[in-house]
Amino acid sequence: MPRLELNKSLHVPETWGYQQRLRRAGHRITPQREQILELLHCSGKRQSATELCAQTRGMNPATVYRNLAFLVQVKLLNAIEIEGELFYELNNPNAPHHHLICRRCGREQEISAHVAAGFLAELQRTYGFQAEPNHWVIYGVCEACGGQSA
Amino acid sequence: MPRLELNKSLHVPETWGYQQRLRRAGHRITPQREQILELLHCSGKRQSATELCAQTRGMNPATVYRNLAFLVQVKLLNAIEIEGELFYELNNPNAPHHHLICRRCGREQEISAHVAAGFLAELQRTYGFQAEPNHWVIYGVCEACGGQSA
DNA sequence: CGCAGTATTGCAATAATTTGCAATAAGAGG
DNA sequence: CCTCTTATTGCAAATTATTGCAATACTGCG
Repeated sequence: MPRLELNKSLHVPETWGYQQRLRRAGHRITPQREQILELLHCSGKRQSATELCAQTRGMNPATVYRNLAFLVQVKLLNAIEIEGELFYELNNPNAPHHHLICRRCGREQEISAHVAAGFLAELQRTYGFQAEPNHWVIYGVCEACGGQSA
Repeated sequence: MPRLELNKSLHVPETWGYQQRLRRAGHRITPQREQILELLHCSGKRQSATELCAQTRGMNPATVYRNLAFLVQVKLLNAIEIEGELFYELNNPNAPHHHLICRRCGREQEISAHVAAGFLAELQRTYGFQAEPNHWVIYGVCEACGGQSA
């Protein structure tokens, strides 16, 4: 089995600085970790562990699972729960975003940075709590589906 | 194996109205479902699927998993993600609560209804979105651990 | 209270996830 | 560049989670 090579035409923008983030914390950069980040970056969507396992090339499932847990811990990924299932997505600290998901039509609406910031500031003011700018998912009913009356 | 019996000295307060909620939606009340609710109610804490499986008496794991998914869907339970793992807790619509969890000391701080309501109102105002009053978990750094400087 | 209809359960087979351990390779230092 | 150290990987076994299907038992109704 051909051994995986580091930095072989990956498509994870290094502007993101994931390499620095790993190295500074004393962790290693491996082709396996890069492949996971690449898959999530290129697909541009949340994926479950199982989905990721199916897409990796020449990589053991155990490694996928271990790295997902690892990458969540070091905050390169977010783990988010949707309808009782876990999904993973890149965590870009420079562009945190939060979603409203409608239970009826399933549409996702992004919460503007301004609105989120107001709440974050309130948490800071009231509790002295500095919330991480990661990804929230809030369920409810959107305007079109009757958000007022629900 | 002794067959499970319905309503045999359960400790889930019926003030909660879970029976009505199930029946009105056309779902059945079974000893298995009640046992899961009871375990969560009596322990008073979030539990993972695995933990719940280990505690059930005379009940097949498949049933536990299927019912957890079911109870989340009908909103009698909340599924929440903590450190990449899924946990279940009772969803009491009359007492929604939201938590701040500190990454450093692990302490959990409840967000007051007032603060949460402000944000919910903002979502309603800005997006016409009626958020469900279920359970959020927000990570960050608490005041004692240096929330200001982090 | 008993019966019919159908959701729900248990069981067994399958798939997904985790774990221990030996082998490998990233990164530091010569 | 080579060597050393140790984090990380792959493999295989063990555990946990899911699925199909026949059997069971909630509920509504007579």
